[in-house]
Amino acid sequence: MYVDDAYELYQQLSSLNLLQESPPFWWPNYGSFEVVLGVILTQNSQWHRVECSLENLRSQSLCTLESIQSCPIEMLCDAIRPSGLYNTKAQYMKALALNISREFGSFETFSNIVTREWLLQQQGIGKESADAILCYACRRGEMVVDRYTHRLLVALGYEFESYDALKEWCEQLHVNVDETQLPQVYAEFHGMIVEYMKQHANRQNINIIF
DNA sequence: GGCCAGGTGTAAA
DNA sequence: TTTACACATGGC
Repeated sequence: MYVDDAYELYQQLSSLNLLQESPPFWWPNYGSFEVVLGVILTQNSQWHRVECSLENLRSQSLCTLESIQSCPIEMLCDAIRPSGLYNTKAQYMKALALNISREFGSFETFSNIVTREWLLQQQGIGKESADAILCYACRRGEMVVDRYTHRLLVALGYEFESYDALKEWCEQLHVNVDETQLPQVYAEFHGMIVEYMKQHANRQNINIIF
């Protein structure tokens, strides 16, 4: 089996009802500052560990732009320990919160006007994290691609020479979608890919399901 | 015990 | 410009 383009893949995945159990737009608390923290926490980590860290942060009211900045670094490290790489991630989270405050004043303003370029200048924010923040925290029509996406497309017979090339392939589906729907479509497209790959992670020939 | 997870930064070649 | 390694935890 192969797919001709991103829209066909999107339709195939949609027919599998992969997001039945997921929150709207797939990412928990879509459109909030908490997503920014979750994006950093999920780097080279597993989501159920990220959920542990987020639960710690929530229980200590540390999911706001303000509280992260004033929170002692040791306390932050402690809260996010379950998801690993906690020293670097705690620094990244604090620095990013500080910069968002200084540059934009509020999360709302940040999410309305921040650019990919600005995010990429921040310590600890690479292309995938920048896109994830734009897509799931800022409600933008921006596709996120990750290891799962790459692995799936390779299994379907495609090759890409860079992150951006893979992202562009996925974003080709925009020609089939109303522009106002793109934030939701990209958010769910990436979500469906992750859910699909989680289900079939140990399957050698993942294309046999189609 | 080694490998990996919803990556990124840095230093060496 | 590419490659290798560190960052850290916990489940398999």
